[in-house]
Amino acid sequence: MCLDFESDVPIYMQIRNQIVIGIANGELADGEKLPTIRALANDLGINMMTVSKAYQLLKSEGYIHGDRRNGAMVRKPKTELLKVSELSDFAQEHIRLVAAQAKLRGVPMEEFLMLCREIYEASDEISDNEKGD
Amino acid sequence: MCLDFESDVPIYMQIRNQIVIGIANGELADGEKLPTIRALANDLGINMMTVSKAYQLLKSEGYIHGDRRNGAMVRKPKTELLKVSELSDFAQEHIRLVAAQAKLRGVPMEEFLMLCREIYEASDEISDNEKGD
Amino acid sequence: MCLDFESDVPIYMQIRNQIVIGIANGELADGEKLPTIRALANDLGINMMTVSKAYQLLKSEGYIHGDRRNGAMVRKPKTELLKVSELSDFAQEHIRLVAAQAKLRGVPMEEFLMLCREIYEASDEISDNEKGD
Amino acid sequence: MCLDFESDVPIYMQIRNQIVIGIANGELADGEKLPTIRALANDLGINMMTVSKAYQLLKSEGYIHGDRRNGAMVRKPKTELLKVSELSDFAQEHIRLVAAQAKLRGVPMEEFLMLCREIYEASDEISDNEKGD
DNA sequence: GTGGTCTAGACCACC
DNA sequence: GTGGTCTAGACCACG
Repeated sequence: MCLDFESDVPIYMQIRNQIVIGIANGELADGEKLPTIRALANDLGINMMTVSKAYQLLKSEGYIHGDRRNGAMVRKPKTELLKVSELSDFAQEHIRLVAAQAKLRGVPMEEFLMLCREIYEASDEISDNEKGD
Repeated sequence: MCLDFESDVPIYMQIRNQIVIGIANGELADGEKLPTIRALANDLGINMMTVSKAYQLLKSEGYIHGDRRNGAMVRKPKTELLKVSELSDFAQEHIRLVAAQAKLRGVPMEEFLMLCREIYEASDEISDNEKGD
Repeated sequence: MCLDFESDVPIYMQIRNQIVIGIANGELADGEKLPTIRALANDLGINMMTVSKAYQLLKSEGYIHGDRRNGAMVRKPKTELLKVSELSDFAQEHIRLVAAQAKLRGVPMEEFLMLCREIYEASDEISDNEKGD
Repeated sequence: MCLDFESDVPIYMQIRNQIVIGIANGELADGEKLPTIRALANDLGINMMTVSKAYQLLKSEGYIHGDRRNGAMVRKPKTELLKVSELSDFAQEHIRLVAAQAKLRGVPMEEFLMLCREIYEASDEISDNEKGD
């Protein structure tokens, strides 16, 4: 996990995002135990409150759940095969904005879609390798 | 143009984003005159400075330029057919995050890519003249 | 004379600057008649007031003087061989700022001085050619 | 840091300029922490937003960068030994104008160049360790 | 009338 | 405590 202290994305949000990505690509398995707030804060050289905020957010989103004694654990949501249309407007707006900027900078559609595909597939590399497990 | 005053995205950034998207999908043609700061601020019921901030940001990014006499005008950047690899890391991170969330919510890859395609193509509906229709 | 309507330098100031430069490099000879306000404004496609402001400024600085009937005429100041130290602080600040930026962008001193020399000498090309006149 | 409230140069621009000059001449070392917005605003007797504007401009120009935790810090750009020809037209225009005015006031070229040299060298007084003294 | 600038004061997110 | 954001209102330079 690495942080960008110059980013305009708040640190607690960077932590949250990386954990979400980690869950999606299988680096963080369902039920896996996350480092304690204190450990992670110490590890990253940041305030405990910041980590706490990230964990709290993840909890409220259902990505992790906190066993009082064992600290936080990953809870991989059951995939319910939603349709795209049920993706949050927020996510759609995100893509719309990125796509607009990509287009204005001259990235052709095929290139853009290839990037999207690669990124999505990257999520499978690890879990795919576990298929034969 | 509509704003979400409850969003955690700053208003000036919402304005900026919508204009970028507008340029990308052709709603805002190259050279088109944007509303004056006062007009837009009044129209949206917000402060001039907020609009001014959005315009200044767009100017610094090269999306618009201000003729000293009139207000600001759209400047569609020359598309140089960049490769995706030249897209900012920032944009890639954005997609990575959205893709991760989509996956965790059970959206299969094909659905996800279709969404990306639709969104990118939406940019062309206006500017493209039904070439083979 | 060409103007940059996107510049942050006011138009009347651009006009004033170009005339000063023109006088320095001999394009505008002492006593030469400048175009009328109306003609120049029409020529440049700008408001008469803007040209008027430029002329007024030049007059107050002594670079031109207005004969009521003949319009404005160039008045090349008698060169009094001032020392550099008598250059306005404003001008010195200008150089200081340009030099700082040049340095930070990695322009070595010799390059910088060569530019200054070239620019100063450019002023002489025309008047030098007239030496044998 | 001192401001000229009567100048036609905006205050936020004066702040920006002095910081750029400060970086160039070594008064502000790479990585040095700048005063907080509040502190500087209070110190100068001006509004926070004015300082904020200056800082934001410097950030967008890459002269400083803001660590999310502390305030802003100097980021001395890596000097890549550019050629003068890569200096912005803007900078060249600046010099051209100053040179023209100097010439019209009778400053001979050698004097003018000496001034330029002195100003550029002033940048080194601090950062250079009296190499041959 | 236009944008640019500044102020004073306020609120909030972040750390 | 820090910076980021927004407001309301004002003044000025510009065209």
